[in-house]
Formats: sequence, C-alpha cells, structure tokens
Amino acid sequence: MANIHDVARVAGVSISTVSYALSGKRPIGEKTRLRIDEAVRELDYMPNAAGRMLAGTRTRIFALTAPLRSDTYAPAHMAFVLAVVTAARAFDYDVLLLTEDEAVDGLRRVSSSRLVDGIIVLDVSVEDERADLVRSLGVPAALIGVPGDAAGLVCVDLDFEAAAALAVDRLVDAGHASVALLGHPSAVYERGSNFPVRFRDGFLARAAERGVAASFSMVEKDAPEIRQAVSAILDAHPAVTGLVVHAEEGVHTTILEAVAGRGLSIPADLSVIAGVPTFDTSSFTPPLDVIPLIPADSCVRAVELAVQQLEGPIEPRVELVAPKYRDHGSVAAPRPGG
Amino acid sequence: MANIHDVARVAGVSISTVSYALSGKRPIGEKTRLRIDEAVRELDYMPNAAGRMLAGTRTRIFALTAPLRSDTYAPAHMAFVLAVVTAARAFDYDVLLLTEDEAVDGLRRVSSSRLVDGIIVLDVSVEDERADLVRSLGVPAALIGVPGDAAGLVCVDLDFEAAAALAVDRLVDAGHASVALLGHPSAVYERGSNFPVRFRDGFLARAAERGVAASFSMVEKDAPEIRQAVSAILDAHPAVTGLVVHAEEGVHTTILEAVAGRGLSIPADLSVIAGVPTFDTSSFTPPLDVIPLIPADSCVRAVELAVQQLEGPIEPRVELVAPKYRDHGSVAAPRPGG
DNA sequence: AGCTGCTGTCGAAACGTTTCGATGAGATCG
DNA sequence: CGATCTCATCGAAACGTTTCGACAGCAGCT
Repeated sequence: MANIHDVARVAGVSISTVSYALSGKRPIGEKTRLRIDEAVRELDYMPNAAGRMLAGTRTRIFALTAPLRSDTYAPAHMAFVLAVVTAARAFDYDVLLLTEDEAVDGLRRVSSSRLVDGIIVLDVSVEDERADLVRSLGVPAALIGVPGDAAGLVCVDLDFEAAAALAVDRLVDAGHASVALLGHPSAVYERGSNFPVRFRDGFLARAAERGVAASFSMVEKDAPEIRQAVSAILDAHPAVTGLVVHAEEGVHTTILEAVAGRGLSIPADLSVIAGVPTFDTSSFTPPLDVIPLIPADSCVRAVELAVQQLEGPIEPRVELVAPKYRDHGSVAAPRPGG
Repeated sequence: MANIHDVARVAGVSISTVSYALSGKRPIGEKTRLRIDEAVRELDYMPNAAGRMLAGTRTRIFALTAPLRSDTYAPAHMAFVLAVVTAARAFDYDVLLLTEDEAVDGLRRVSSSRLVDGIIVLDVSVEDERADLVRSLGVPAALIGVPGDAAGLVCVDLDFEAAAALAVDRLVDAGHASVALLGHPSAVYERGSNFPVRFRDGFLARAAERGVAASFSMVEKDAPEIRQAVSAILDAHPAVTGLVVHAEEGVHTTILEAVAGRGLSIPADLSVIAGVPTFDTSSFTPPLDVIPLIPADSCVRAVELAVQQLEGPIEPRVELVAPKYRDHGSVAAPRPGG
C-alpha cells in the first residue's frame, strides 16, 4: 500500500508538497500538481486514515448513538440511522454506530479516546442519560429529539406543535368546526418521548385559537380497543368532522377500517389527516393527507450543527424543523348537514 | 486530555513501561504497575485511538455494509445490524456503518485508507457487487448470507435446507403424511436472495426422503390473495395436515385468520410451523412453533471469522448455522380421521 | 540597483502510540 | 567470585500524516 513518501518520490517533490497539493491548503504550481496527480493515480494512493487523524485534529468520524432496541419502531429508526449516515457522508464524515447497551460507556470511550469528532444522538427520551453525558463531555454533539432538560445542548427536532397546528389549520380552513385527535396509548404520554405531548398540546392550543371544538383521545394498540375508541369519540362528539391521527403504523389502517365500518366515507363524511408518521400513508385506502416526519430534515440539520461545532462551540439551542403538508385528498369541506 | 507521556511522568516511569503495563505484553513489576494504574485513574487517561492505530497494525474498527434501503424489511435488518455491533464489541471492535449508496465506493475508501481492519457484509444478494469487491480487496471479511458465487469468500448463514428439513421432520415425526409449504411471492424466488429457494428445496427434498406428500405454493402479500392461496392449497390437497409457512411478518396472521375462517383449529386440525422468521411468533393466536432466524447466531460467527482473519487469511468457506426449533404447541398428531 | 511582496516548494517538528533491542540490577550457578 | 541468566525497565525508532516556518526565485516598485 503506497504512502505519501512513495507519491512524493514518484512525483519528484517533497511530502509536504504532496500534502498541500491534495488538501489544496497552499497553492501548488500547475506542472507540479499534474505530476502529483499522476503519481497518485499510478500508485492508487489513498491517505492513511490513522496518520491523518493523528496529524490533523480531526478523525472525520461521528459517533451515532441509536437505541436499536427491539421494542422501538424499527423502520423509523432505520430511516433515521440511514439519514444520519447519508448526511454525514455529505461532509465527508463516517459514522460509528453505538447501541443501547453501550450508550454511555461507548460514548465516553469513543470521545475520550478521540476516535470521533462528535456525537449524534438519536431517539432522545425525556430522561436521557446520554443528554447529561453529552453535556459533561463537552464534545461537538447534536441531539435529534429534545430531552427534558435541553440546557446547554444543541437539539434538532420536528416542530410538533406546529405540525399539529398545521393539521388543525387545514381542517378549520376547509370549514370544519369540530375536530378530534386520536393519539398514542396513554403510557406514551406519561413516560418516554415528549413529542406526543407536544403534538397534543399544539393541537388543542391551535384549535382553541381558531375557536373550534376539539377533543383528544388516547388509543391503545389492539385492534378491538382501537375500534372501540373510534366509536367512542364519534359517539361522544357527533359534531366531529375532522380527525387527526397521531399513532403508530398499524393503528391507522384499523382506524380507517373502523371509520368505514361505521359507514363513513373519507373525505365526504370525515376528513382525516395523519400526523407525523414515518411511513407511507399514500398507499392506505383511502390515501391520507399527511404531515410526515421526514428523517432527512432533522438529520441533515443535526449533522450540519455538529460540523459547525468542529470549529468551536456554538450557542446551545433547540432548533425546530418546520412541518410539511402532503395532500392526498383526505380532507374536504364538511357536508353542509354537518 | 492526558496522554501516555503524562501518565509516564506521574508514575515516574518511561512511556514504554506504561504501554507494556496497559497492554500486558511484557511483565511489569507489581509496584510499578500499581503506580501506573494510579496515574491512569488520576489523569483519567485513555489511549488516543489515532496514535494507537498508527503504531499498532490495527484500527479496531470493522466496516459494516448494510443496505438500509427503505424497501428491505426494516426490523430484521435492524436486528442484524444490532447483532453485528454487539458481537464486534465483544472483541473490542467498533463498527463503522456504510449504506447502500456507498456500498462499493465506501468499502474501497475505508479499506484502502486503512480505516477498518475488516468488513462485515450484510444482506448479501445473489448478484452482489460487494462480494466481488471483497474478493478483490483481500481484506478480512465475512459475509452474512451467501452470494451466487461464494468462491474465495468467507460466508455465514443459517442452514435453510436444514431448517426446512427440521420442519418436515417435526411434522412427519408427529405422524403427518401430507405437508405443504406456503412460501414467499414468486418474485422473491426469481431474483433477490437465494435463501427462499434453499428453504423450498430443503423442504421438498426432506419430504421426499421421508416419503410424505409435499406441496409448495407461493403466496403474494395482499390479504385477499393470501386467503385465496390458503383455500387453494387446502382444497387442492385435502390430505394436508401439516403446514410450514415461510413468509414475511404480516402474512402469518392473515394465514392464521384464513385457516380459522375455514373452521380449522390449530393444532387439532392442522399443525403449523413458522419457518425462519425474524419476529416473534409466540404472540400469534395461536402461538406458532417456529424455527427462528436468530441474527446473533450468524452475526457472532461472522465477526469471529473476521477476527480470525486478522491474524492471516483463513480457508474460504460457507458456514451454515444449525437451525433451532421452538415449540409453542402448534404441532400435534393428525386427527385419526385425517 | 535595492527593497518588498508574492509564489511555489522544502525541511522538520509534531501528533501519540507500539515495539524492538539494549541495559542495569539481582538472582543463580559452577 | 566471576559468568550467566532472568526480570523489569528504558530509549529510540517507526507508523503516515499535517502544518509551521523558512527560503529561493521572481516581479513590481522606488
């Protein structure tokens, strides 16, 4: 395997010239550069990563700490992991994957051995020990998600309040005067991530602002309970013509079946919007309007912020990514009769 | 951040002594070692990864190339990724994640920059460019899955033939004389991975060996088609009393519903075994006997084989991991009446 | 002609380890 | 009691880069 000395010898220059030619950090004469390029090609030279890490101050590696537990929703996680890796590669960074078992120890290890230049934290929970660790480590880091105490941290997340508000706005703008939110199982609101809470609060707040009636129900995961919850909410609030669903993948289809089972058609009788799913709702029957959770959006920004910190500390912040709306025809004006 | 010189100074020894004390590669006097340990603790010393890589011959990093495409079955992939990371950590190796977009370029990059000591290849397909690349790179590598041309490669995979044979044996041993396999959609057998084919062939071969009637049907993914396929096979082969299902997650529940819909109860009327799923079948109604695809089994072995290659090339091979059987009560003797 | 400033290149130091060979101090032996 | 051996330790080289400071050569200026 050729090294920089070989290249220098073949090109008839010094190694520092080769280094500068390749990094472009100092001007190099036209002819010299060509000779060096030629030598690089001829020898199939690629700089040794370890030498580079040692001499430079950068390893060009980020640690990605992701739960990858079996109880987390796998497709979503995979999409986020993928988005982080892709975003990092755009900055010529590689990604070292740390799992749940090793969350704290692993981060400590890779950062104090200077194996990584920074840390991307995925799937942040309200009480996340990794948040405290990152704070104390003083290493460039970006969290995707917001922990309970975000002080001193750089966090990126979808603006769930705005997403819920956007859903309400769409329904109200279409003429709906009574809307409902079907949310996660109650356990999710009590512990775990805080975004369901933010979505719910955003929903209720904007409904109040717009002066429309709003109700909120939590929906468990089992099909019978889902059907019952749908019936319950539609019975309790017969005026509801607009529905927002904030739930996991399987739940949506069951809700749609339950709605169809009551003889309601979408959007003629009921307008429905899916809130921040990570999966495709356009293949549902009927396809649902959706405010998607787009992994790339947050991940690209998180990686950008981590890269910025390589130059020196930046202001801690919680950056909220604006939600987007995708129309698939599941929202219409309510039927005049109500 | 303390370095080895600091430790040496505090402990009053030379840096080589510190290095030997920490690596244990040469005997160190009792008192000296204690002083060094003390200094390490006091300074919170951790060896610099880059220095270590440069001086040693190892980076202690493996590349993991995983598709992470959105069209692959996410939970299974995540489980494999997780299993590889966990297995690697057991050897004190970290894992650098490379995705589909960068499969070949990325592998080339990290191996010729000597950033990684070896490569683990996940989700190998029949025509996998990564297989050829790994062959030409001559880097320690282990493939999880078997490419069309495995010559010169170290591969690990579940023994799908044996898994299918095991399923047949269980049914035949229980007294069944006519068995059927419900497999993947036809497209899967034509292109893509080769394990469905191996499972099918193992099934048919062992059934022939045991002298029982066997049929095989491919099942598409849509619920109506699944129901129809179940009906078709039970109508065409009324003597079938043992069923093996080799399909993706959602398919099993639909099959079970279809079976129940025909008034058949498991295992009284029909014995059923789930073949090599990566998900939990014990929570199905009824729980199904299963020959699981256990990510850890193949991944641990693959990592072991990669680690072995660090010392020098080993014999290329395809190592097949023995299948395991988990009894959940869905297999019983066929009803005497048949 | 002598100074200044710029461009292109070089030499050398530094990054932090591991590891080879050497050396000193004791213990062991004849 | 000197030769030999072992054990613990040390010094120095090596790994392959990046980067600082220096320095020729040359153009432009006074």
